[in-house]
Amino acid sequence: MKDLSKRQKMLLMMVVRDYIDTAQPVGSRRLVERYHLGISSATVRNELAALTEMGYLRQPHTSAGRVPTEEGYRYFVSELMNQAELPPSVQHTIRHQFFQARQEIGQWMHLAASILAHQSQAVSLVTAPHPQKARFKHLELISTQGRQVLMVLVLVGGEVSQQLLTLAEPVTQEQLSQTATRMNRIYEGMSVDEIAAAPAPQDALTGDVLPLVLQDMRNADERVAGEIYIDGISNVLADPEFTDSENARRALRLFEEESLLQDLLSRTILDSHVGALQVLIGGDEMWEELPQCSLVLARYGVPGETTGTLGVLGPMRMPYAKAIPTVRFMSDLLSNLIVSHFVV
Amino acid sequence: MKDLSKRQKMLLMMVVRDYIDTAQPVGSRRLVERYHLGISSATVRNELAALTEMGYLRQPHTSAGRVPTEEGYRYFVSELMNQAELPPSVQHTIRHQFFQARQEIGQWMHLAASILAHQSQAVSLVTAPHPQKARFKHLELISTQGRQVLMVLVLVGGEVSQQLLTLAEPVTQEQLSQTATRMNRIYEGMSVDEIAAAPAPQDALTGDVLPLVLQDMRNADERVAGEIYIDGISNVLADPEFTDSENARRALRLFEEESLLQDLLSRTILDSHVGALQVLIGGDEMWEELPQCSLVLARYGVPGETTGTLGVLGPMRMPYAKAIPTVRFMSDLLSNLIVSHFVV
DNA sequence: ATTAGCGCTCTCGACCTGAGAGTGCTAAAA
DNA sequence: TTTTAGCACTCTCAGGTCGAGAGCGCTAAT
Repeated sequence: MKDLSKRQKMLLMMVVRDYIDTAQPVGSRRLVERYHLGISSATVRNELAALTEMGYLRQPHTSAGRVPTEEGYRYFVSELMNQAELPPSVQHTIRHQFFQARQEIGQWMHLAASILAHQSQAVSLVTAPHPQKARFKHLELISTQGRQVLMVLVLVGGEVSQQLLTLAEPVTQEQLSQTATRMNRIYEGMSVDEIAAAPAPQDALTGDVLPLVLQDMRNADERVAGEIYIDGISNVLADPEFTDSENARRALRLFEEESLLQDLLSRTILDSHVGALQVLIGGDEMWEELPQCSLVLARYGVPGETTGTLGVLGPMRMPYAKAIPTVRFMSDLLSNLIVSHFVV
Repeated sequence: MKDLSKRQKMLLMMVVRDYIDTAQPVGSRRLVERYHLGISSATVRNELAALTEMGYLRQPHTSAGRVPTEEGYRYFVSELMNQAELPPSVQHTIRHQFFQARQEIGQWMHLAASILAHQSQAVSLVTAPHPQKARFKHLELISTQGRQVLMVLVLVGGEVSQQLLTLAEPVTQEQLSQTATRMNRIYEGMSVDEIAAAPAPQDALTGDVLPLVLQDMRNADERVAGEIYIDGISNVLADPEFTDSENARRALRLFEEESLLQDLLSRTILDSHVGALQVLIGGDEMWEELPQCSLVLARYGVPGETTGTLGVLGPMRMPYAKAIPTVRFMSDLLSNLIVSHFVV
């Protein structure tokens, strides 16, 4: 695998870069001219033939230029690519944008998705931080009209869910607040099981509310990730890989169906550690919806407590040299934000 | 305008229907065969020529079949189309789905968007109900860690916004709750201006929180609609109108940029009444992003209090006969839901 | 080890062509 | 007066041919 000569590595790198730029098979003459190599095209051809032999390149047809294979991209990413950090000026700009945003999770997620999409010119996926196990933080009951009550439930980690319920008979805001306060005192910090096991107050109101609280928390536990934010779909639609409308359709279906995305994410990233990057190139067996695509993913958050996933999805021919540092940087940035604002 | 013979109306109707089904220009012979007209194709040709003359049809090129013009679609929708209600069985199914859903606005919106998209085979747009003027309903301050506080603000109408804030020094949950309760008593039901004019408690905590509350409320007032839910994008991507990838790209940009959509909606629907349908056909001057598209919109909600928009967007060749009754029905349904669950 | 040169293969766009679909018009029929 | 049969005409579209060009591998010379 690593028996590539220095020149072969250089040529492979050039082919990958050129193909990422132009989406055109790249030939020997083009390489010599564009990069002012001091050697002739025939020499290049020999080397390209060797690289093809080794499985890093292939030819769409007998006499076209070369295109990287999955293996080619993998070698490029792991051995050849400039793994530098994002330039400090870009880092600064991004930080500034977060600084200016409102202090609200949803805003951060949107911003992260938008920045990722813009930097990588691909589709970005960001899931809101989601705790491993839902734990009760705070409940609020708000009287609306007649027997309608708005219930707002905050979980540890900051997830907020709301629900309307209809009581059997009208109750004053006073009573609602008292009940909520009592429940807050009892249940703060508990998981579903602990709440279910705890001795419940026997009044009617608690009896009405508690099942809904448990249901909300169970829902949270079932979900594998928080809300999903997507951006940059229009970036990728211009790529030649997606001009085939059938392909584009399947991809869009995936983006529209949260459940499909959750599947995708759970199949890939759940076991990985916070901070580690995962770069999935090709590998059609994984997601039949997206053949010939790549995925750069990272987990962020507070390990063991609340974590989320963020990353970039695009054609195999994606600008890894930009995508990877950006994903890495955003993952660190969000982790820091979450750590400092984590809702215990 | 209305000087169409009975036969001409019938032919126009057939042409529109056939074209909506097949997306192919429809010719005289095809009409005669498919609908078993008792007349010859030559006669049909004469009538089609007349309809073309009047501006209801046009020919893509000299010797292709006919295609409806914008005027043709408009005439079809206003004069020829079956304006019946949704079949009772469908109505029942839809109601059942809402009955089963959790009692939560977000769920309703998702469901509405999904049903609209599915029924009309086009893109659905649904905006959450949004009050004309933001009014304070309930504030909750939740201590998290150290000096971090999670603020949850509920507005009249049920919109919930959250924000993290960092206090100058740590405060107990006790104090937070007291402050929140006091502010709730003072401000319940007030608008931004009224709160700003009211005498504010002079403690430090209120001083920290109040500006954020006002900011949230001003944000709400600036927005023209609530959160936007979209579904069915993949439906429309298969249509021949969108195979041109440039067209598709522009449409997707529109869907990705909430601000663009808000513009679109504000330009069209804001002045219309709850319950009234708006059917916009073609009219390129309106939205240059989407040439040759149609829009079926309706407002729903409690007039004067909180309203939202819902509708369907697709190519001019959209199945109006399904889209229009569905939009009408969903608008009524959501209005009823909102009325009975409105958060006063 | 490198390279110039050559013959080979394959794609792609241009061009042509015939089939087919649909029209408008005219003259005859109803 | 309205309808229809027939016909000439126009335009698109799929298929086929063809030559230019790109790129390759191979070989023989450097």
